[in-house]
Amino acid sequence: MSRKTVGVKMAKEYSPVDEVAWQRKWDEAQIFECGIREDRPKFYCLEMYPYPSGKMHMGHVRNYSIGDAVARYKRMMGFDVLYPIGFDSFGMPAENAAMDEGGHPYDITERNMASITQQIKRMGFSYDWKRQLKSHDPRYYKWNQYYFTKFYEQGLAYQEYAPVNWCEQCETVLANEQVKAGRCWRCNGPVVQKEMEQWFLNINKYAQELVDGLDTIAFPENVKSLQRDWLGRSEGAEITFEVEGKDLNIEVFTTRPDTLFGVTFVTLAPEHPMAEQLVKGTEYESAWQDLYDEVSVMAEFDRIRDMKKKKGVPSGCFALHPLTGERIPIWIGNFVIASYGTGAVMAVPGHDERDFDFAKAFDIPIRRVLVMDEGGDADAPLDSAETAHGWMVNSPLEGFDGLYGEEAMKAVTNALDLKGSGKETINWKIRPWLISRQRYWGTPIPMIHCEDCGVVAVPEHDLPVELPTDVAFGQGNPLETSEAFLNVDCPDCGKAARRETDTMDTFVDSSWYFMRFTDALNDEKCFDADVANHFMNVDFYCGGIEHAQMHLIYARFYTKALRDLGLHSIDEPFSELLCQGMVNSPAPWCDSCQLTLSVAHTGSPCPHCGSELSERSAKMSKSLGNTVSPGLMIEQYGADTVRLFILFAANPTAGMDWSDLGIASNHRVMIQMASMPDKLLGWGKSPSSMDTWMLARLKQRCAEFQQAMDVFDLRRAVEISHYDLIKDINWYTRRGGENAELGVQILKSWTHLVSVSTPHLAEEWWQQIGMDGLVSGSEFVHLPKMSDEEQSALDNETVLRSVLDSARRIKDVAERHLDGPAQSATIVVSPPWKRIMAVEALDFIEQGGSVKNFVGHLSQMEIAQGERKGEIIGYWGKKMLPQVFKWDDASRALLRGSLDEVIALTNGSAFIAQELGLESVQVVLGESAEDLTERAGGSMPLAPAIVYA
RNA sequence: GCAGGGGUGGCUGAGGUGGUCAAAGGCGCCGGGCUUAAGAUCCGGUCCCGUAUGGGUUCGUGGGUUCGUAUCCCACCCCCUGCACCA
Repeated sequence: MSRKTVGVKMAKEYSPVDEVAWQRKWDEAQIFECGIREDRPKFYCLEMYPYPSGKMHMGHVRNYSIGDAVARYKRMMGFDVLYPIGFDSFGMPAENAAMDEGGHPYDITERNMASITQQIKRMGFSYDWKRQLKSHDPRYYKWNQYYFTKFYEQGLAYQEYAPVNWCEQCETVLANEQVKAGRCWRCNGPVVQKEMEQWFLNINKYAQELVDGLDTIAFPENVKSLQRDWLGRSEGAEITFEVEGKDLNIEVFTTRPDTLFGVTFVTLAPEHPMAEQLVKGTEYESAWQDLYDEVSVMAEFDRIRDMKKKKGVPSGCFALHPLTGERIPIWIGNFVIASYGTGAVMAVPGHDERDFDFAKAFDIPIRRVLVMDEGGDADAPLDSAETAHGWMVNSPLEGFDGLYGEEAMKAVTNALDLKGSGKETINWKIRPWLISRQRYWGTPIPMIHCEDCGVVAVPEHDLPVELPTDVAFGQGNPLETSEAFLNVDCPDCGKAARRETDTMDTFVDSSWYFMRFTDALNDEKCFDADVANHFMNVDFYCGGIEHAQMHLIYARFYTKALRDLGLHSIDEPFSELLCQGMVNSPAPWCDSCQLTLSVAHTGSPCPHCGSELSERSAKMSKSLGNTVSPGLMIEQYGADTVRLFILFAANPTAGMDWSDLGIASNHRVMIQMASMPDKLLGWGKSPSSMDTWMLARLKQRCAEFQQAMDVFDLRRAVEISHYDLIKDINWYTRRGGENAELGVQILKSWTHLVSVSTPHLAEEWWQQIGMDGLVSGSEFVHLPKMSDEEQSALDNETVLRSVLDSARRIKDVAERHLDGPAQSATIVVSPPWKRIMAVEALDFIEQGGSVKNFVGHLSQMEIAQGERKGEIIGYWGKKMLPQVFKWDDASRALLRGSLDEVIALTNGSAFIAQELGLESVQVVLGESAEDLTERAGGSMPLAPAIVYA
């Protein structure tokens, strides 16, 4: 047997160029087009569809490499896989580009889509391109309008005059969720408050369902917690305070009705409508006006920061305590937010920190109505607010003192209920979704304003309301510059009327596109209910964590709202969500300024403090200049290499660092992989005992691969397909395996595993091994179950390898003892009584016995009788006990099985001798007649003693 | 402050239902083999000590539980993400 590869051909050059050819073949064969196939289970794999900026970036590549691997895997496992892509093509960048460089958003968008499409296609992702959709297509946004008119009929969509978030740079309003730290989520410009009439969708109607649904879907914990945060459900009571001497009621919301008797004042938000009413014409009016002016111009974010300083003015009026009738001063305070709850709070300074601070600042009484220990001192002074649950004390009414927590709250709420001045209620932080945008490049809101009829929805047969082209970009809403668009007859009375010029938030587009994909070519309907029901839910949804916030909640809301329109019967759109991590790359970092700098500063001192810069990994971004162009990488290494690197460099959910060394080394792996078919097919025709082992190993690897893919552990899967199997094959040939027939068999299975991450290479293989068609379109053929013979081949080899490893480890030390190179070795297999003891101990413990009690059991055993009893029992405590727990499941099975260590090792002794450079290796059973070493004491089952000589 | 997620060997990164963990894999580094040579592949090594398969010290810090803990409990420190005077 020659150790050298017999391969006649040179290792095949690994050429990325061939990739395009394979992509063309996939297209021609139409293997990625999906239709309902009743004969197999469906799998809907989806990535968040991209906004068509002109270029594909590494984030896209990572996102789609993950999704494509899943789609390909499911396809090869026999699923009917729906894996579509489209473009989120409405939105501000195109409109801004139109303003900057002239031209029309439509042309800019189409141009960008064409270029990014080409780049995406070059990666060879297995999309069903036929279903491609784009949100700026009237055939798509028609349905946005249709839903809107239906929502309007139901009252889910409505118009309201309200203070809204206005982004000066974008010249449009924003939903609350779209304001991040007082700034616009998109442009990062400042956001101010403005009173305007705007369109809203009442997402609150679904708030409870949105919370409950989180328990039924596999979203990452942080995303769930984020969504819960936002929805902000809090249970409590709404309580009515009458205003003394006026026909007015103040409604407050509280989560702590149990502190009601501790109320010493009531606070209104400065913008609360009643605030002005109460102070109008009094000495307090100007103070209120000042506070109002100060607070209302501030963006919410600045204002909240400012709230740390408690500011307030008295109103001069009093409210009446709903249970005791006590007179309670009404204050107006900066710390109350008009838009949360009722915009008014009952202030309990003894048990709320903000109220405490406020009371201290304005010298308002502080009253204890809870104690924190049962039976605690009801008169103890309060140095700070005690906000935990406690036992009620000092209640002016009978029947409350001594009640705790929930019970206390219930009691107070019940009392309020009886008097008709309060009830249990649930309050939500989430507010209706403001969907109006004063921009052009979005779906026109299909409404008409008629002087006589008011607001009228555009009738269904007039949809879509298409975007006009005769508009001027520059300032304000471009739609207002189109006379043809503006002027319309009222659908009800026929008189001249005016069209609504607001367009919809682009998050509307992305809130249902996944449903459209299921039936993307339907011209009659948004989608057929049966078809949507068949393919939904999305089984695997992959995208960036940045959308955990808005998109994922709006999409869930829309799914429920459309369900209630009778369009389908799905409750949740996404069964499983995977948020891929960021793609990072090194950038200069200043340790003293704690600042990441642009790569322009590489090699120079910190521009701020002059100190030397180190390097740190940071999210790839234009501003840091640390981006890596996917196009260049594909050109240099090929799409497969890029995919392999991206999948192997980190777990999908973890952040990954781009590394030039890393991709180069993955490229070497690809080169090596490319030579595998030649190598395996070039083997001789010499079946050997190693064939059984190799086949068993292949089965094992395939099983491991499936396990990894089934939990989307793509890193592990790639490791098996591109690293572990190569090692296995190396071992096989090293042990003398060389059977080309087996080689073909290996390749047939292996090619499938390879195709999941590096499909182009897999097609090359498929062709080389002479298979028909495309591996991407063929199903994985499951291998027969592992036979006993195969299992024992694995076992024998495991024992051999572990003995070889430990023999190698001690060789150096041994040779120091021998004062020269070792010539031979004797492998002393542990005497049978040790294995008997081990198995007995394992059984004993697995049946629930305590380790400590095993000695007693042992002393009854046959092996422990006789004159060696003391020695054997001592061996248990000192050696065997710790070892018993170190055996893994496989080793335990080995111990209990029929494996004969002497035979296994004797069969491998020539190999061991060769590997260790010894003249001979002898295997003996410890304490037997053949064993002349007297070193059996150091042996352990599965770990023989090795004696060099 | 609150919520969620983290802190592992030169780097990266698995594991984390207590014993399979001195701790996978990758990268880097070192040695060997191959080669005219380089590169690649292949083999071995890579916490410390060690006159024989062993010992010591390690998985943010400090305690605790246990025959035993990277893995469980408590406290603390640090990092990331989000929310934040939300009544």
